[in-house]
Amino acid sequence: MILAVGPDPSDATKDSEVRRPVGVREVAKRAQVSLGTVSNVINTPDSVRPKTRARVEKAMRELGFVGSRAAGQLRSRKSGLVGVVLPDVGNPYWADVLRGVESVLEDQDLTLVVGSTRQDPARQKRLLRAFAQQGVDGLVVAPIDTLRGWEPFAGRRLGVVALENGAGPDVGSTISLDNVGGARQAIAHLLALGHRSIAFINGPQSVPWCVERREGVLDGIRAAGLKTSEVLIEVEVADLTSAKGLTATDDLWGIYQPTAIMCANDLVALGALLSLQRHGLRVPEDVSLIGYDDVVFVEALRPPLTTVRQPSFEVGVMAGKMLLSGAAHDGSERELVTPSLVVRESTGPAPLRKRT
Amino acid sequence: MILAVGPDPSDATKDSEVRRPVGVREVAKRAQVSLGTVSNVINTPDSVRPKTRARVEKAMRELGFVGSRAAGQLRSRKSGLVGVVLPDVGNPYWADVLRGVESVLEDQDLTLVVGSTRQDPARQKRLLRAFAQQGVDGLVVAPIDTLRGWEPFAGRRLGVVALENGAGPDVGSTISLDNVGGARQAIAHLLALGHRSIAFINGPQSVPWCVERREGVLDGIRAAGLKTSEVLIEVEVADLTSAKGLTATDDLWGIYQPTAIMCANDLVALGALLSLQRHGLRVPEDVSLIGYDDVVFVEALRPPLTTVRQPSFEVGVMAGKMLLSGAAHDGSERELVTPSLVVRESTGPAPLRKRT
DNA sequence: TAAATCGAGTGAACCGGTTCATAATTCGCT
DNA sequence: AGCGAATTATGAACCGGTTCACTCGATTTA
Repeated sequence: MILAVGPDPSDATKDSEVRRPVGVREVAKRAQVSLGTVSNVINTPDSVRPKTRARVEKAMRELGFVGSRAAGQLRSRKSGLVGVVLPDVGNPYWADVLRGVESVLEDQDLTLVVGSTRQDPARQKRLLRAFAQQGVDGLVVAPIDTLRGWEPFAGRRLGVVALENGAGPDVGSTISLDNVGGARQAIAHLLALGHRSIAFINGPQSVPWCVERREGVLDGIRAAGLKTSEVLIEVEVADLTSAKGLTATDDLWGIYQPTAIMCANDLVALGALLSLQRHGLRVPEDVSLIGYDDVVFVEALRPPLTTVRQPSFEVGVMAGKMLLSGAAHDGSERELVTPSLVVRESTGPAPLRKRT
Repeated sequence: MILAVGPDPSDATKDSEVRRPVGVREVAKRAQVSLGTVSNVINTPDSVRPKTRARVEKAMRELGFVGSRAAGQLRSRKSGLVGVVLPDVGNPYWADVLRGVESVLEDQDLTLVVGSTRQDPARQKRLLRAFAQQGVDGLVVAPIDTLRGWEPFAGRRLGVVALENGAGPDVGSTISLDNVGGARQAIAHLLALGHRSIAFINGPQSVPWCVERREGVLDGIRAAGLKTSEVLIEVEVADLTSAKGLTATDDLWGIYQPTAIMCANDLVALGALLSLQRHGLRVPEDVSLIGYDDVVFVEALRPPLTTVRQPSFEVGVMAGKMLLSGAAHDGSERELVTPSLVVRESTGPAPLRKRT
């Protein structure tokens, strides 16, 4: 605790007496009913006679009753909370997924509690523990690390839905995206355009879907009868953000000058684009660029970005529905989503350039 | 504790019984200490002899103790939660503000609970009530409506910080952004370029800072000795998103063809840009476009967007610090942030075109 | 008319981690 | 060894909304 160094703390006026919030008992007294009735008004209004209910509601209003979820939750063992653990809500892709989940759950008087892991396993762990302690009724998690510590959620009312696969042991239900396939499409596109010197800016290999996207890239290169070591330059960034994409591309360009850059997501690609522009390079004439996710703004970039489209909102909706249906709780339902390549103007024929 | 996946968990008792999570009492029994000691290990580890503490921690680990924040919070009257109410976390601007708040609070073992209002007063109200019931210790709110219902938070441990001004009655501390000034700079820029037919796509007039930005626009026009009614075309969108910006611009263009469009934020401007491109219009040769916020991607748009820069991350940091310093609790501290115009390539001289 | 049924309301017990007055140890020092 | 002070440990009471077995009066059924 940080104490202020105020001139004279000796005021001694006990006005700091924060009057405690009013509770059900006070409301009950004022409305001339028992505390149980107040509880009924809150939870099962239909079981209370309208006249009585009105009296209680009036009392609640007059007293400014708010109620403590903690107290209720303690006894009822329901929190009305659903935890959502995502890599980064600042990424429009995940923000969209979140909107999808929200759209399904908001009528069910469930409140979303959201946390970003920022590709940091320690943060994922902390978030999961925090959510467990909050007593969330259900969990939607996009693991950026093999999912440990999810057990406390298995017994919860709604269970667990894992987005992206490769999470680890059977984790409730999962919605998998075919990352291998998506990445393969992207790399195949570049190869078909004649690119033979391609940089791949990827996230940490501790993240399951980064591993998968890499796999897809390697697969695609081999499938074209080429040697990965001769074609691919791999770069790893800790954080899949535009800032990191920018610096990574700056650094990369000092060493290699590939004819194409593929990024693990659109934010990184945005950073790469900014970097290339600052170097005075034209896209796609000098360098082709390809992203992943198809977030909203890439269509308006200069040039519009070729990318791999994944349905974001829809994935969120699926996750929400899985929770509600109980599929996440007992049986483990699996769902597979297939991404598709969206070719725009940021990719073009490979320029002639000697391999460095 | 990691459970082995052995073929036969010999206990085999009525396992369908969702066994309740272990509590302090069970840990205490196992560690041969009193329940008070377990609580001390959790909250004030230094007050427990290392040997005892180790025993308790071992027991917690073996039993998979998680703990219930609800129970603790009930007695201690501390939730360790800070509520953050923003218009839209999907907007990179607000995501950045959030990151700022987070960066200050995450070491203080405070957990952020975030909600988006989407310019909907009803949602704001719901969120505030929910946060009050969760017993958040502090609140950061960017009101999209005169702030009612914040009183329950005033007495909380950390208090209230309001972002953007015009909230209403004295609400803890506030961080105001000079929206009038920012908008005035933007419109002055357009007028200086010769534009005399300008559309302004703004958010709902129930949102305080939309009102202010409008005021700045009107001011700026009048300051140039022009009649607002002759220069300005006002458009209102319910939601400050790219989707709404796109449709609003589509609709607008069917009726008027202004030489410049100013948007209440960059997301709307992005939507407008997409719409203009689809109409085959060149920016800025046919239409100038100006946004607000300077979110990360606008620099990479085609063309790079002229906009009004507001420090986002920094505002979040300020808000976080205000909460911690206690300024948000008692004295109401005021802070004013001044935005600045960033001229890029989306604005240019007004083309010759007859006023429609 | 008496008995069974039902809707409404009651309030003591309860959820489980924290508090705090009290008790038990340990430690420093003579 | 003896004694007071400091450190550590104890556990009953508590936070406040929910639960549920129970009461009460009214309506329906026999």
